[in-house]
Amino acid sequence: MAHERPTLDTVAAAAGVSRMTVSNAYNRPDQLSPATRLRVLEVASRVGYSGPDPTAASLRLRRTGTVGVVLTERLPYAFTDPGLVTILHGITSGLSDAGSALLLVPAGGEGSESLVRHAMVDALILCAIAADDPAVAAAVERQVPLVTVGKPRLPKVPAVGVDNAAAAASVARHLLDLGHQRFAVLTTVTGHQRTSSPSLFQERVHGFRDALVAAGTDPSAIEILTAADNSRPSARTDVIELLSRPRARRPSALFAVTDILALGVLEAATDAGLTVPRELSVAGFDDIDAAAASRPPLTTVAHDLFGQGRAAARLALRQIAGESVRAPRIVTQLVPRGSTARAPRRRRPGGAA
Amino acid sequence: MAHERPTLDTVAAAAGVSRMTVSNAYNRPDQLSPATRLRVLEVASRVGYSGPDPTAASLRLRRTGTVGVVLTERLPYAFTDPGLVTILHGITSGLSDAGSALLLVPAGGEGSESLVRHAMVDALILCAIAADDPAVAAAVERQVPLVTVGKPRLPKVPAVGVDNAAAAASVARHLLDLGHQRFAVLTTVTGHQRTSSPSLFQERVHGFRDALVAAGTDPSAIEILTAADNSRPSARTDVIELLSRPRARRPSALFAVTDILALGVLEAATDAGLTVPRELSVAGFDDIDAAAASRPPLTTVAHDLFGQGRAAARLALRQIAGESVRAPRIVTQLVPRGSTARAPRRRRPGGAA
DNA sequence: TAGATAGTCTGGATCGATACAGAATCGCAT
DNA sequence: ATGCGATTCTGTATCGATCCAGACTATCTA
Repeated sequence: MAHERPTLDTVAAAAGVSRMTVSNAYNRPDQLSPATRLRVLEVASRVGYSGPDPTAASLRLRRTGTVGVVLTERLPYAFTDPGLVTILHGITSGLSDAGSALLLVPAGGEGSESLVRHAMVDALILCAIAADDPAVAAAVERQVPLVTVGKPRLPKVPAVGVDNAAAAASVARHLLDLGHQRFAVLTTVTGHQRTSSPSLFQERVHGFRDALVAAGTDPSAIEILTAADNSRPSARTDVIELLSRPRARRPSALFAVTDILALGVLEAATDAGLTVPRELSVAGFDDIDAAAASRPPLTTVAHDLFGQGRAAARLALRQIAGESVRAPRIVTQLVPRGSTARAPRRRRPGGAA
Repeated sequence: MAHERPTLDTVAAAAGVSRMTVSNAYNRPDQLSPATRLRVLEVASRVGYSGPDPTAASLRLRRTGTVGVVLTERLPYAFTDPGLVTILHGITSGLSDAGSALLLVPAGGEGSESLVRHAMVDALILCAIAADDPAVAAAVERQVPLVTVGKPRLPKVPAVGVDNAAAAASVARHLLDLGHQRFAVLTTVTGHQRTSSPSLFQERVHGFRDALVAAGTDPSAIEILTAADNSRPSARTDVIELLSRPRARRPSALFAVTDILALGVLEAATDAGLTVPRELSVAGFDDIDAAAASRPPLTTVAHDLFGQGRAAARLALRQIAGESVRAPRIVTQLVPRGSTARAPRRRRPGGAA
């Protein structure tokens, strides 16, 4: 009897008060006299009681005080992606204002479904998950407030994320304003998304192309290349042929769907003996740290990942509070830098091909 | 009645089975006939029941399946420190093997104590927390399995972390072996640790100095400088005076307690017109990515942060399983690179000063 | 001195699920 | 038909804390 885990009852009995008084001693000091409180706490520590059990309290209160973040793939992977870490940073920041804790839930693995189902949370934030990941279905079934960041887009679920197509269109307009007429787009496959819905890269490609075409560009003047993966070497080897062509058969502007790829293109341009931006304008997407430091500094699209994380957290908290929410508009910002410039004068004006 | 949140009971009544059978339908499919199971699940979805409540289950089972990580300062800060992210990465990796989730608990703020107290976890990992942080006391009082990473060191609590003094001593021996006789140490203040116990930087300084003195070096031949913060610019401005002295009054080897500082020293050496390592040997600590990429590549001490995270996770899991554990030995490894070399020949052999 | 008013404290009901032991059912060989 | 084991299902007790509504004391006011 002495060696059983002490509970409120144990303490109450030992202190000669009711269970509720012990509870109040911990959670509502104003509800009992300081003398009683002191005595209760003293007895508690004497019998080895270490305070109210959080799980039991959560059950009764019907809230956990934590928000779950479901992350792409196996959780460890997330930490190798600086973008995701930044988003996480933002979420954390948004939650800690409200005193909520954050539960990391890995998706994509074997038991990911089960983990989502068993997570003790008041809300879930789905972060860059493939739409067909079983974790998504599990999350929806939980009937808990939901927010998505990036992918997936779910009906009736507020989503935080940039309008990739619109942002890419702004790049297109920037290049058109500079007088460019022949374009290339460098994209890549999304490593860990086997979803059927268009990837964010595809959204960028289409947004870019559609804006050009809408402005009267001949579709045949837009070449689309796909790198093997989102890395500088892949980009470099992938565009070298394109850049080695004679000037008349070569695009004067290239849009890469990520800064990583764009940096690879800069290297390839050097290989091909082209000076950027005089002979080739290059634009990227993401505005990673390296973009501002490259030579020449990269024109790109900035989108505030930290802010997106914060926004997601706030959406979750407001839903928990029972308020109705709408997804905020995340602004993207074209950042013109030295890698784009006026198109070189064409020998003969006129359409391409 | 129809619009109340459905529970196991609701479903059981609607399906005409017992509560336990519904529970089994979700958790132990082998305990009931497929037909019954199907019917139960069908009824469940009809009445809008979304599966067993994780909190209630945890209360009954007396385990949460999650491990808490208490992080230094306000949680958001943690994500700006690449070292911490790496440790987190390791912890995550260790936990996800066992299918455990990870709860991030911010320490250092207002309600940090309360968050630690209310965290629904089976174990806590204290990660780089100041010993006098109230969160530490709260964690100890919870009587839950504990592991610490780095600071603090708690009695009877397994700690993961490197032996900073021993590692620094290995740097000292390396420099002694190269024939150096006059040394400088560049340290800095620990930004967010107002604890009274020696910081890990202090441990490194003392370990380095003690090893030198034990080998017969005159204490007056060891100069200790303190940079304003752990950044390259601070280091650079802080050592420039030292490096500008005439050769006879200048140390031939410098040990910086972090790679960041060491990289700043390399810059300062360039400013002062010194070539490293011919005129000055420089050693750092941590083996961050930039250390191998610097010119010359930095001699430093590698300690596997990812591995430390994994080890901490495993210690936590094993304690939860009821096994007794002892803290593992984390090995540090001196990584000699190009920034250290034999001491320049002295004009006159003899003591310094 | 009676009545109002804070300030303390209490007991039972409740949150939702799971463990356990035993009861009912079924199939199959004798 | 009977016995026996395997399978499937049920009822009760339990996890530990909090809510609720009211009761009991002092203290203060009229």
